[in-house]
Amino acid sequence: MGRRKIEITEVKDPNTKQVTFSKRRTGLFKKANELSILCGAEVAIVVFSPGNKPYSFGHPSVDVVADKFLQQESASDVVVKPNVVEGNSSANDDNIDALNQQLSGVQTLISEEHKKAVELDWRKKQQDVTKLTYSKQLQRSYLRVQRKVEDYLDAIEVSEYMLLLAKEPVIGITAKRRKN
Amino acid sequence: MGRRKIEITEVKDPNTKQVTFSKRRTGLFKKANELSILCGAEVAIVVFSPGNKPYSFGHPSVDVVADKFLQQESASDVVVKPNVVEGNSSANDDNIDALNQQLSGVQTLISEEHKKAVELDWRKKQQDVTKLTYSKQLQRSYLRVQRKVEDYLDAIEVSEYMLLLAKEPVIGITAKRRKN
DNA sequence: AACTATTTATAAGA
DNA sequence: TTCTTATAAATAGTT
Repeated sequence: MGRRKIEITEVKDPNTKQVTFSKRRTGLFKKANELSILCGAEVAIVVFSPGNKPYSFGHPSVDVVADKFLQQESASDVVVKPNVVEGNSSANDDNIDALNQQLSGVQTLISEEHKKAVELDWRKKQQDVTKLTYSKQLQRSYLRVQRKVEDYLDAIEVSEYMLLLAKEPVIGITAKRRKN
Repeated sequence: MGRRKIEITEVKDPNTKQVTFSKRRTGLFKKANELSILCGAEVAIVVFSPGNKPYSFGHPSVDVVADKFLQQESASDVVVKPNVVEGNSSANDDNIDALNQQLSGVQTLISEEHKKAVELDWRKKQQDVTKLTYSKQLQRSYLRVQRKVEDYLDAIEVSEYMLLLAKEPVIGITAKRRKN
């Protein structure tokens, strides 16, 4: 769409690349804005320039749309839903066991991810990972944790959960709760 | 860019709206793809259609770009960075105290958010919040926790952290570690 | 899903 | 960076 047709392949000249980025980013955001208005659609865009500067567009906001999307992503993960039966105390105990088992899984994941993060931090100090790689991996690590925690919360029913709460603190449960 | 010029205002007819969405979403993603190739830029787009169906484009992936963006957002929050001094054991203790204090803050936040989540879950049961509101709030709650944990990790230096690790488990530290 | 008259985006140049 | 403009590309209305 210019004086001549161009091939869609990386622009070599850094100056031209920057100009192209600037123009096309503007165009992209304009299109996104039109889409959101014309169709009442929710849109979020995040772009990092060649110089790694972040730009974003969001309607109604990047956070709202991103959260909604990530939420749906995590919802597709497999979660064991305890089958709650009310007013039956032995079934109740089973539910609590199931919840604790799941919480235990969450804690295991947290520990594992934490170890990875520490190792990564160490490697960062040894200069063999870039700052960027480090950030990405750390971030991804905690995203996994967050999702697991969400899945856990989604899986519980509040009445059973209240019971659980009454017996032990939410954070720092020692391990899986044992019967008797 | 069509047979006639249109005003950028919500399309009334649902049929036309759906067609417009479909065409323009395709165009938007094509532009995003070109931008990422031409400029080597990282791009993430999430769109929800009028019928609330999610569509996404990502280079290298939605998650990577979104994570990087959220990471930078959270980095703008205030974090107390312990001032690490190497080879000084009493200064070291102070650092460990600072870290524990910060971890304690993280745990407090987790507890608070967890309480909110439980309360929300309860209200969901009482039918006075929609499933959507519930999901969003829960998600946002854990996003806050995630960021706080990231900030905490960003703030530590691995050598001091290793020391801390040796003394207490990463997860389930009882509270702030006391001097003496 | 295709077509095509038009509008819009943009590559190159100033 | 900003503007200009020739040209390529997207798309609104139509079939």
